[in-house]
This record gives sequence, C-alpha cells and structure tokens, in this order.
Amino acid sequence: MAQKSVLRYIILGLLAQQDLAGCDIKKMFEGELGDFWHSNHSQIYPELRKMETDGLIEYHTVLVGKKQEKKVYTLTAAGEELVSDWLHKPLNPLLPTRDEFTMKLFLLNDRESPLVRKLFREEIARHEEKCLYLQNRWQLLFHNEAEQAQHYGHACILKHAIEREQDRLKWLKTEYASLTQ
Amino acid sequence: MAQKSVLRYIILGLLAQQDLAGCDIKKMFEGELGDFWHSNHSQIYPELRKMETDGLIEYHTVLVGKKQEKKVYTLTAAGEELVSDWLHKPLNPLLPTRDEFTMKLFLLNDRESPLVRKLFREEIARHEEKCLYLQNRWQLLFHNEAEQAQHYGHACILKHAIEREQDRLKWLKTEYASLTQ
DNA sequence: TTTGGCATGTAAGCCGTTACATGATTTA
DNA sequence: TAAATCATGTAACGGCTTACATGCCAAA
Repeated sequence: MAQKSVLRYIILGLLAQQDLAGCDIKKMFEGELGDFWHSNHSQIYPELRKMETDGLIEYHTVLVGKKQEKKVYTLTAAGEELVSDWLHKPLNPLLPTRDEFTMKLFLLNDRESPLVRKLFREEIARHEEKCLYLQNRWQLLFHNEAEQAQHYGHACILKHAIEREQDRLKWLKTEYASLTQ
Repeated sequence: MAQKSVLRYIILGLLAQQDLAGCDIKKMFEGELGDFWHSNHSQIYPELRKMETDGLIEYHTVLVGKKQEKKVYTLTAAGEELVSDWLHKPLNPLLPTRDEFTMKLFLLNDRESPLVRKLFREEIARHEEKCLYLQNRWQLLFHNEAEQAQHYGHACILKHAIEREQDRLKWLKTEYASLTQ
C-alpha cells in the first residue's frame, strides 16, 4: 500500500546497466541521480535483501582492502523480466504537485500582502540557485556532444530540468513584477 | 519523521479562511485543491483530532437532519499563531522530482529504442489531458476578472499550472520530433 | 595514530494509502 | 423502499526519514 515501490524498479534499472553494490547505488542517488530521485542507504540495503530473497538479484562478495567485504549485485533472469515489464507498462496517473510554494500562495490568497511578495522572492531565489546548479552540471557532464549521445537519457532529463527551471523563473518574475507595480 | 506534516499547516490555513468540518476539507481536496494537494479522509479525521488535543482548533457540533452530527472546526489563538509562523517561515529546500517518466527515460538511455518513443507519446498524452482539464477549470472558475481578483492565490497557481503543462508539452514535442526524424 | 570516510546494517516512528466499518440522510 | 450519498471513524501495512551502530580502511 502507500506508494508502490518505485525504488525497487529503479534499482533493477540501474543494475540492468551494470553490476552495483549498495554503496554504489547510494552514491548515484547522492550524485548524478540526486536531482531526480533519492533514497537513503537505510532504505536501499533492506530493499536489496528483499529483492535477493525474491530471486530478482544475486550477489558475490568483493574484498575492499584485506577484510572488508562489499556485496556486488547482479540481475537474475527474473529481475531482467520484471524491470522490462515495468519499462513497458504505461505511466501511472499524474499526482498532485504537493508543492509548498503553491500551497502557501493558495492560502495567502491576497494580492496586496507583503508576505506574498516575500514568498515570490524566496521561490525565485531557490529556483535561480537550482537553475545555476543544473547548468553547471550540464557544463561538467555534457560539454562535448559525444557524452550527450552516449548518455542520452541522462542528458535529456538534465536538459529538460534546466528548461523547466527557466520557464518557472520566467513565470515567477513576470508575476512578481505585476505584483509590485 | 518521514515528511514534516505539511497537511497540518494546510488544514490550519484552510480554517484561517473559514470554519470547516472534516468532510468539507475532504471535498476541497477532491475539488478545487485536488490538482495541488491531496489527502484521504482517513488521514484528515485523525489529524483534526490531534490538532484539537494540541489546542490548535476547537469544534462545535452542527446537526445535519435530525440526528447526524458534523463537527465544525475553528482556529484557536494558538492555531492562528502556528499557521502564521508557517507562512512566515522560509520555504524548505526543493525535493527531487521523483517523476516516473524522468526515471524511465534515464534508465532506458537509448535514443533509438522504440520504448523511448512510446514513453514520450504516453507522457505527451497524459500532459495534454491534464492541460485541457486545467484549462476547462480556468474557464469554469475565472472567466470573469472579478473572480480572479477575489481568489488571487487560486487563480495564480491555476494559471501557473497551465503554463507549466504548456511548457512541458512544448519541450516534449520538440524532443519527440527530434527522435523520429 | 588519529581522523575521516567506506560499507553495511538495525530500530523507532511518522506519513500516506487501501480497506473495513457504521449509522444517518437524501433521492429515485 | 432501495440505493446512493453524507459524515465520521478505525485497522493494517508499506514507504520513507532520522537516528543509532559497527567494523574496516586510507590519508594526514
């Protein structure tokens, strides 16, 4: 119940590209994937266990140093099938945005309130920060076209995220300007 | 833990505008608010109880028919203060999008795959549907300017939601076109 | 040799969904 | 009078976060 375990499919999808240990998955959520999805290690490790119990993945241990072991997981045939099924399945219905700015604006509901102007300034600031951050990542990862072609999906969603931030900023600034005149 | 209870603040914010019973709040989530936030009645009623225990709200019973009672809640001074604090508090950091389309695109990662084209078509379809729905709601609620002025916050976020859908559709169609050429 | 990071794991507790449940009321 | 809706509630359970915890390793 609650929300369907999308995390399971994402881990399977990552493992379909390459074998990974729990900490590798953790690092992906902290790095390249972090703008789009996130999970803590305290959720990742139990999920890996469950998936192994369910026969979707297997692991072999690899030594780090002389004693420390890491478990590197590989998809089984059943796991490959499940992730393929998920990728073929239609997208679920769109969820409500659940955005804090949106809700505050709805609740304030007063064009003249100084709080509304403050809210817009905050929202503009945090999206400008995010926009810059994403643009830096684009420069870092995809400044040459070969990289873009090789990591099509990643390049695509990053480009999209940047455009979304820019569109949002444009709207925010237009609306803010109309407030202060 | 988990997520901070934004629901609590939203209920307080709604009650700051007018007194409401649990089922009224439920109806708001099913109607005008549903595009931006949602909660089930099985979460609303216990939350109202807790808020009453915490002294944030009070209720008086109103008869519906001859026997059935509904509890109409009112903000206390403490409740007013808490919702005001929340509205004054800076916005929380932006969360990862956790969007299914985005994750599938990231995981497929192959420009030539027919699955990617299918994914784009699905995403275009569901956003076109949503866009039309929102435009109809705008027509219904805000076709005259008096309504827009009176419900500034609502009009604002609805207008914004429509623009966001349009921007997203524009991007999706451009990208899809570049895929199929 | 100490400090920070690597790699893995468990426990407590709130959030949110689905399902179960009841009595009253309106409507066809 | 039967069916749908109103109004309120409880129970079970998975998702997700925060915090607690351990042993090993590399670098300063």
